[in-house]
Amino acid sequence: MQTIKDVAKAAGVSVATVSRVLNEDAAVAEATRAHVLRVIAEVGYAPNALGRNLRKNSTHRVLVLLPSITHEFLAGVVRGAEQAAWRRGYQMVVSITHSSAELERQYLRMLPQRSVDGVLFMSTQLAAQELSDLSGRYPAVMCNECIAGAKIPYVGIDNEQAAYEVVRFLIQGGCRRIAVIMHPKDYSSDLRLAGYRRALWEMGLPDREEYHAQGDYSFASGARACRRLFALPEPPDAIFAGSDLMAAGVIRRMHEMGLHPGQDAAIFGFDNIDLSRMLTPTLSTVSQSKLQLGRRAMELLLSRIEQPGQPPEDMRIAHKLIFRESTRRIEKQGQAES
Amino acid sequence: MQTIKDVAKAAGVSVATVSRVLNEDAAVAEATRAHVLRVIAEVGYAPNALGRNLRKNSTHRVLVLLPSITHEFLAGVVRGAEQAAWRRGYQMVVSITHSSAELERQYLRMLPQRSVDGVLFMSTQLAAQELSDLSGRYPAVMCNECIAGAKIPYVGIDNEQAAYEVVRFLIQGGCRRIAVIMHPKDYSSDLRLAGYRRALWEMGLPDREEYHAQGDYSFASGARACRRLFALPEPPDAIFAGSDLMAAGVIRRMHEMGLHPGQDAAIFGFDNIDLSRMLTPTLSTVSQSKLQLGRRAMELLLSRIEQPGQPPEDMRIAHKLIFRESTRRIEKQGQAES
DNA sequence: AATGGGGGTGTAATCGATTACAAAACGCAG
DNA sequence: CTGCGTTTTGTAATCGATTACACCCCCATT
Repeated sequence: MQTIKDVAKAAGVSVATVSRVLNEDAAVAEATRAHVLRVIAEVGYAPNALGRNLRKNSTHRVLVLLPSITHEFLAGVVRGAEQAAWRRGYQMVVSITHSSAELERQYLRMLPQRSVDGVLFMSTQLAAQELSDLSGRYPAVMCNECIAGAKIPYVGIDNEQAAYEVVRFLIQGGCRRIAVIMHPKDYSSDLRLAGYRRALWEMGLPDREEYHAQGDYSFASGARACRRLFALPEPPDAIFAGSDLMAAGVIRRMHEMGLHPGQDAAIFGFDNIDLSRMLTPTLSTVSQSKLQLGRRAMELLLSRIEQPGQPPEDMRIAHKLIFRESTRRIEKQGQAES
Repeated sequence: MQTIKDVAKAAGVSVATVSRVLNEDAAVAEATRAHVLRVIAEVGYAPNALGRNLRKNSTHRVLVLLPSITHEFLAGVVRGAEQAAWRRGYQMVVSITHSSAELERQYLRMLPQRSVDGVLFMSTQLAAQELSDLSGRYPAVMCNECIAGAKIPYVGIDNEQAAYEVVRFLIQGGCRRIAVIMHPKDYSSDLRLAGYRRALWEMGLPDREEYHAQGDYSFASGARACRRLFALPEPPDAIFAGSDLMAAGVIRRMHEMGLHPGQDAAIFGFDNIDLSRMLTPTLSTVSQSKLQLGRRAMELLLSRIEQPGQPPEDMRIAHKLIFRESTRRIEKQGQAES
């Protein structure tokens, strides 16, 4: 394997000159520069990143923590983050925590070890205090999911407002018994629930406890919630699920129960994953631009890496409601009225 | 930030001793060892990975190349690989190539740069020759997809045999007009097509060209192929798609055309992604253990990293047919006859 | 008592780059 | 031709670890 010394020898210059050519920074005579570049190409030299990183005490590498990789929404976010990282010359190390705080802590050791320059969380099981500490010591950004009380820069959508818009649309479309399926211990879900309440209150509808179902964002939990809701004396005429995956569970279960999703109840999801266009009926949902979310979060992280000590700063990205077959029946009324 | 020198000073020993404690290798007196460990814990020291890697000329890090992260099957494989890597103390750098040879080459520069110790391909756009060269110079393993003529260790299932089993099942279940949707330029697809032919031939059925549809593994391409197949004078009574995603496209399109997937034609997919249980009807498919696939591939790669110069060696993992509603109608017959 | 051997520890070279500082080369004015 | 200021280049220290080699100490053997 070639080193900078070999190149220097072959070119008849010192290692300093070669290094300067590589870093395009110091004043190197144009003739020397061209010559060195030619020699580099000739011998097929590639600078050893290990030596460089040690000297510069930076890796140009960031850690991305995912709860699970089998998660289409997050996959899109990761892709956006990856684009932004690549553009700025950074590598990403993606690691999967399986929602285990212990695994998370293991991966986070990379920070003091200097294996990565910073960390981007897509989710976390750490407590607010622990996160705040971490964010004080190292560059860190929270993406998508926010944690109440943690002092760490956050990038995501306005969950309360998005949920409010969904529920208002359903009410304006004539729905009166609107159920929600939300995660019981998730701050984003809390915010969405608040939006749901605001819409009900504003339109003068009661907030009925029996229409609050719980789920963990999974397909199976959506199906379970669906069964419970349709066992009620007054089953809902609309179901707003906190994730497309749960909405998919609802649709599947309704099929199994001989009901017609979209007809017997309007269904609204959240996330706009590809799946939402594959189901029958196709699913109305809330779209947040995954790419943009990831990109913004990564950009925020990189700027904190390169200029440490900036005050934490949050960032909101836009969302959009997408109407498909699962609310087709009410759409006309809804649009007529609005 | 603490360095090994600080620890040495604080403990009143030399850096060599501290290093020996960290590496658990040399003979260090038990008393010294305990003392050094105590000091390390006290000052909260974490060894700098940059210095260590430079000295050892290894990073304990491998590159994983994915064509796209929004791909549930590969996501599962990646998870398996990640487990194996973590268990052996390696990090994974996941990068997304978007099926671009140019991007792939950019990422592969990490090998001469010594940013990673080896590479695991989940797919590639590189030519066989280029892959063989690479594999000669650096540790590399090909996973899931195989490339004809490339001299690089490969881990995957027996595609020909799996397809043969699917088609035999369909024929035994009474299907006579069996269509396939395969990728036109993919070696795995070629093998599956060979299996399809073998089954037809063995059961004395003609291999009709009009039943060969093409797709690129995507949902949309499955839907397109479906329309073409049902426009034939003699539409198929079974469709075998090369991926669950394409099968999902078929199901969706059949719904749109007013047909009944599973009734009007049996549908078989490939990959057993979660989606296959979410569709209506649920999808029969070929399951390869994604976790095991990833794990084996990573293990093979790591063993090649740690013992270079071993001859390339392929590895096959098991597959399994999974029967669900999309072949329910014919299943009884099929099982009765077999 | 002298010698040999082995366990435990320290000194210093090393990995491959970057970069502060010094020195050389060059140009130009006086 | 000399001297000064610029540009260009080289020498050597440095980043934080690992490890070959040398050394010291202590005990057992002769």
